[in-house]
Amino acid sequence: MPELPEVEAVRRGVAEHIVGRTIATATLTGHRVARRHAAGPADVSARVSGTTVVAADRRGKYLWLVLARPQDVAQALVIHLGMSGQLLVHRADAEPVRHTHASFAFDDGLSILRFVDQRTFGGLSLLPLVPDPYVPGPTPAERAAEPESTPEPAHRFGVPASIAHIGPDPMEPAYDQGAVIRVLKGRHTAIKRALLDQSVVSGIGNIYADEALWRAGIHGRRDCDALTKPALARVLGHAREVMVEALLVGGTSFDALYVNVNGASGYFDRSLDAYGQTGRPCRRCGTAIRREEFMNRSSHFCPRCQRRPRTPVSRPTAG
DNA sequence: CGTTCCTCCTGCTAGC
DNA sequence: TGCTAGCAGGAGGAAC
Repeated sequence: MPELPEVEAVRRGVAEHIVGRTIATATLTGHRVARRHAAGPADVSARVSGTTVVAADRRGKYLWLVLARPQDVAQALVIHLGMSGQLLVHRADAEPVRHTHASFAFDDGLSILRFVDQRTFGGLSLLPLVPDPYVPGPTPAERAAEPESTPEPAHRFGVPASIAHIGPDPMEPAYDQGAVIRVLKGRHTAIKRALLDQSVVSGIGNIYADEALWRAGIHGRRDCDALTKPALARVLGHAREVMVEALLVGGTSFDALYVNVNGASGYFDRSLDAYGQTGRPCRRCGTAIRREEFMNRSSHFCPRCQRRPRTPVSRPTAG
């Protein structure tokens, strides 16, 4: 469910309400919520207790809390919301909530942080932080030349070891659009598939892929290596732009499944031009927006503004 | 190696 | 009213 703008809205809420507080206890329910954590849920509970949350960071759709313990190396509590995950800040004495898989209580006894996830595609893991592969540190020579230079890196504490394969997202300093275009030019696959592949550029999901392609006037089945560099730049520029606009209004919420830590919805669903607009007139040309199956999911596009390629890399399924 | 497909879940809605 | 099929914001791992 949540894509970059929604995860960023959640991250900001966590930063506001949780950073600076010390975790007293963590309760994880069931094994599935920590299935990506090799040592299991009990290990997560044991090792986060007594740590202080010093930062809430994010790359693409991956969110993590930087946890510090005095005299110890910082760890990252990585949280992926999957399709239906929520992080909610509740009063310590609040009513139980269905589908709560993890709950964090703080030593001030005030509020609690809950991980609620209806479809259970999301999860938690605890990992060491490693240097960000996309933000190379200064070489020894550079350090010697500028001993007083202390630029603020994108991720002060590094990134969790588990997300080394996730590319930078379009909102972070480490993002290099030219590098992404060069990668895309070498891929023989549909442009929409590449946008959804988090290893190239992260943060884009089904909603914002459809919106970016609609804005660029490019059909999602067009082949990456057949698109010109300016066309690819247009798609990527629109992807960034549409996600920035969505973040400004709190993200896209169709229902109560996506909410901020306060339970507040975003309003970008009112501004969608393609996603979920099947049958509605295209805002540019009036042609009815069409829906088709793609990668076992849905794609929404204007058949006039976004011409289907003559020989798509992956053909539409019959029907 | 790169690319594509399938599966993991629960719940809501449309249609019979 | 009740049942069922279809669909939903994601991604990792298996299979080509």
